[in-house]
Amino acid sequence: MERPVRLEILNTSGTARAGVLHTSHGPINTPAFVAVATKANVKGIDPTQYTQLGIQTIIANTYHLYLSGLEVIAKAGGLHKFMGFAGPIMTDSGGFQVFSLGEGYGKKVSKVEVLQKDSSQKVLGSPSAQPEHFAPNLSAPAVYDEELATSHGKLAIVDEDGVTFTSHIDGSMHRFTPERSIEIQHQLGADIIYAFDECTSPTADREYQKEAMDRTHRWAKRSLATHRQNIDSNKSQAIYGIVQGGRFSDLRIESAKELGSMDFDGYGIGGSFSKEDILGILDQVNAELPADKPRHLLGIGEPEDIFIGVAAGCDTFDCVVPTRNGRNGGIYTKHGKVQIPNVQYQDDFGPLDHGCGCPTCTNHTRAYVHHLFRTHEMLGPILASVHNVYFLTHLVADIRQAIIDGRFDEFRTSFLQQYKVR
RNA sequence: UCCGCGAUAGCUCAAUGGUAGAGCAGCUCCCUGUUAAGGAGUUGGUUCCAGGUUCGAGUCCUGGUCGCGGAG
Repeated sequence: MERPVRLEILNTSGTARAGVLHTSHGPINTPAFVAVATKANVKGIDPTQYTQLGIQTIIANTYHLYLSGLEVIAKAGGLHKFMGFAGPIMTDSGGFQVFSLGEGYGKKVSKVEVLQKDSSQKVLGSPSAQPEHFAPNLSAPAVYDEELATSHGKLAIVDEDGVTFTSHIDGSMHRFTPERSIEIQHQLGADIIYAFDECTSPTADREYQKEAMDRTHRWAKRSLATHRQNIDSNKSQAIYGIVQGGRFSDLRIESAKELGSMDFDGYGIGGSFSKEDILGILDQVNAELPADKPRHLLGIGEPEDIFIGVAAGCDTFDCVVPTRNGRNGGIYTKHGKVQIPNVQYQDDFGPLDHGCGCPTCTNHTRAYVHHLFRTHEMLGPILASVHNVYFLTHLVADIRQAIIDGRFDEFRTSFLQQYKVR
């Protein structure tokens, strides 16, 4: 069948591969770094600059755009037109946000245990008392963290059909099902959309992890069916399934096998709360996925981790790290990360990174960017984000070229050797 | 010239006569499907000066210095 995305592989190096991912809005040279544009923008960067910064494609978020109002985006004619970006766009299904935000603020969360394993509903959090005022229309939650619930009032309740969650913005109640997430993603109109998955706590026990994974597989089938039934969307948008399994290798492999047998256009590998949980068995996971379909490693993006992902056969990567670090003064350089607000850079008139061709490095000095951070000028985070995004997109582009030229291992070794030196 | 008020960390200010603290700034670190221009930790004092009272003074008394008001 004619798919809305097609991966053309140009060369390989072991399991690493370089190619072109063809989408409805043009090609993506892979491996590629996907800039994170959660709320329809890469924080701090004008969409008209994406191309010159090496941003080929971005990933927006269903949860955030749904809560901020879908109507205006639909009225604008979809994300591409709304943002003024004509290149390929992905949308994450919102599964991650429903759970990470539903569980509470921050990432410590993670006290998921099962009180009643035969229950049909789960509330994320640790087992504790169950308040009667909560969710009166639902049966008693199986898992509940009173501290999180009372301090944040934000919960996600899972049942077989979907997730009921409260908005982190105003506390209002909402519900996502696989069908709903896909419908929203149809309205957003991204070139690549994701199946709705359940992202568990990093410390979830094996029993719950297995249960959540099986449910995610059932949701994957429903997501896929919903998408295939929409003739127009199915023609222009590709759908990726998301591999789960938490930190359990065998579950991960089982998940990859199960999803790989479904007719997705590509695959996302999720649940990467901790990179140790996934990077070590990435090659085994990828081995279970169809070789001719694209693989996206969700949320992974430090340079050293991207090398691992590429080596294992992943084609695309997204990560908040260049923009989040950039906003907060962390600068990527060939010799490692640097904290530009630190006093040692106040009269350093060199570029952020020697030899960098980004607009910031071409036109400005460390001293200037340092000054902007010290004076809390918004241009500081902008210039830093511009540099960091350029750094990562070009690092991955260099990796790609190395694979094409047959010198991936050498490139990896020399880069990491230099990157470690500070 | 007189009267009043004030002087404590880089800044703005706390501290019944009993171990001088806070916020901000500074410094260092952290951020991996963004609730993040965010978060954590932490360094800073001859308490304006000189005397006095007291077991003990940032605090009370005396005299200065500087600043801000008011009167003349």
